[in-house]
Amino acid sequence: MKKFYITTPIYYVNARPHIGHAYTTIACDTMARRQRMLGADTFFLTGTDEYGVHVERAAIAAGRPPEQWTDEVSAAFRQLWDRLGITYDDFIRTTSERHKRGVQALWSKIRDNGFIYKGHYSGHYCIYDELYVDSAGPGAPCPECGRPTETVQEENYFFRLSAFQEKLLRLYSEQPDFIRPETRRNEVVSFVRSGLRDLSISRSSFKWGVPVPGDPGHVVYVWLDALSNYVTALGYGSEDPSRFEKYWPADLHMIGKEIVRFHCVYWPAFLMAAGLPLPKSILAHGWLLFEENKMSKSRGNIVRAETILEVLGGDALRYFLLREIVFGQDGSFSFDALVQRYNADLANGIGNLASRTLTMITRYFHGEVPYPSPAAAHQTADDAIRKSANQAIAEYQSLFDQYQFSRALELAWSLVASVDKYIVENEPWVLGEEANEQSRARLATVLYTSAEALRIVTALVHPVIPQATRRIWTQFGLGNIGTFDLSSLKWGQLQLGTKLGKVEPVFPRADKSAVERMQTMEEEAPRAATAAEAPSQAKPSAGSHRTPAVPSPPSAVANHKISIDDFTKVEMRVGEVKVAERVQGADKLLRLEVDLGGEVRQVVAGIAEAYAPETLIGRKVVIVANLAPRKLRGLESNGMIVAASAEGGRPVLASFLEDVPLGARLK
RNA sequence: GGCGGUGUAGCUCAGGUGGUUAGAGCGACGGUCUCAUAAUCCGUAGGUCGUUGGUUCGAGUCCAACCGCCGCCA
Repeated sequence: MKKFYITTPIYYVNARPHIGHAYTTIACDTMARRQRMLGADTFFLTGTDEYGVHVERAAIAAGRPPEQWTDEVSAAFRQLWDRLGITYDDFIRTTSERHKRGVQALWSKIRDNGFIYKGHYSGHYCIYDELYVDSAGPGAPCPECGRPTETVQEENYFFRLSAFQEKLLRLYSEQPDFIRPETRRNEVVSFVRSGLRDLSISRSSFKWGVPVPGDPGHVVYVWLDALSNYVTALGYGSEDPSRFEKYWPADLHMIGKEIVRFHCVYWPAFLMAAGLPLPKSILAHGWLLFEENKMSKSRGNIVRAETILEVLGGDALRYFLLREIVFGQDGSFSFDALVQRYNADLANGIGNLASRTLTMITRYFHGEVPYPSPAAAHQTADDAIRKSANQAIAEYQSLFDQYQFSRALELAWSLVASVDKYIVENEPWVLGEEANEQSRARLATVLYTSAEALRIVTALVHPVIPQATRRIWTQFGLGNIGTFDLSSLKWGQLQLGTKLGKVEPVFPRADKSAVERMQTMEEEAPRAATAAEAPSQAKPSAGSHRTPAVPSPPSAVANHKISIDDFTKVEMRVGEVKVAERVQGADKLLRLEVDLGGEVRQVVAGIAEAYAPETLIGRKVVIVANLAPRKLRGLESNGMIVAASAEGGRPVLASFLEDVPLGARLK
């Protein structure tokens, strides 16, 4: 039996999951489902990347031990995948014991093979990005974040990456499909050609990581640690390597374009050094942009998958991402486009075709699939449908194998359209009114032909829209679509007399308010506010589908006393304004970047009428640090700046007369 | 700066090796049917194919320069 091992990247737990993560995971899930339907012994891995100084810092900022923080965020990822119906076979956490053992085994193997040595690094280092910066001059800005680097001199372990330059170049040329799409391959090749230097693979400046075997003062560099998950999850380095032996090497590592270098250069080099087989293929997709902009935490334009899930369902999100975006290129997400696709293709397309076809079979043939009458009732239009269906099966397969999801779906939907047209041209409802035998035979043929084409489309697109197709399959009376053998799919398998189930719509049409509902949910779900901008009237609670008809009761009651516990729930910290600028299109808002001592936050505050942005830079302010993020004018505000506001007067920022360290808590 | 990519209808995209009036889907507009989820189906409008110059009998398709956007350069 053919095996198929596919992986997502493991997601970094310094932020909550959003549709960017969902995009990668959905694409993998679709591939995995398809391979299973084709009969491959499939193993689908995802997980979370939990070590590194960023995570340590995020945990400290959240006032929690890193173990607790990573448990929470990792669980959030897992929960989202479960809600989206992701069929992962394993979920690896880099903080797990099995991973640690595997990483250490891999390290030892590479070391024993002579590719690790201890050396010194002196130069410039960005502690925020764990990045060595070689550009000249002390304090040179970090290319990632722009913060000044620190001059360091430290003892590290190094990986002899330079020894693999020729081998890697040979790999890329002998296996042109190793990296896809081609543009990424070109980048990697030119990178490697320009020369490889040895790679520092340990850190001693922080503790949150896998200890280096034999030298616990060092932890394993986060990328060596993270990449290893693809083998440690299979039991590499454990007592039971049977899964490793069965599934390794991976058939496909699916990744985002930002991590191409790690996967296409470092990872194969590590594996070569350890004497392990290399993955067969690495596929990089593009970024999901939100209305033309990169989705990022600091921009505050992140869209959560949950919102779409609640309003339109998981299939809608899956279909949109795979149909709308050319895989490999950047794609744009917007609620308008999502609803448009949903209505045009899902509700009016496959949903309506299923509804009309199955309803007519129910009505005219008492819910039993009629047999296409031979001879007299047979026409060339029927043949045309049969032919295009058979052709679609073959072409769909080939497009999917090339990861051309959008074109594969386009193809499937052109079959839907031609069946709709076929139905209109053959007017089965007219035939149904005529009581003669000839019309009856013709009706049977038309409905069989339509139903059979629908069945084929349903089977083809099941990996993409699993829930709806499962329901259509059931309505067809065909049982469990999950066990259907896709490799056998061909015209004519629909049996005479198949008893239909209850027919009901699978994709109810969405009206225009769906867009608004999703936007509102996104803006309100992460509830947070800046002092001066905080609306005094309570807004409807988030997470609910409907806007409540009755206004919410006033949230504050006069003279209400709170306990000390209530007060300590509010985490106020001292921060320094690093960046202040006006928010375009808003008179009152300023966008601030505030340094809380170890973490820089974006805060949007309604103080533009009271303070000129340039006067705020360098000023110490008080930030409510544990407010849920909130979006204002499309920007995410991660906290609230504390100000006194007299009735009708301008807000006045709280500040200190004495000097205070950044990050100090107010209590 | 070096290397690479990209720019085609309002939107998302097709357009091997240059060859009649540049295509599809969606959206918009008009019409039609009634089995179906105000769905389907038919029709209409919309593009100096980033700009300029060149090669050619002929260029969206080849070449050059320029403009815009993007990626990689540890």
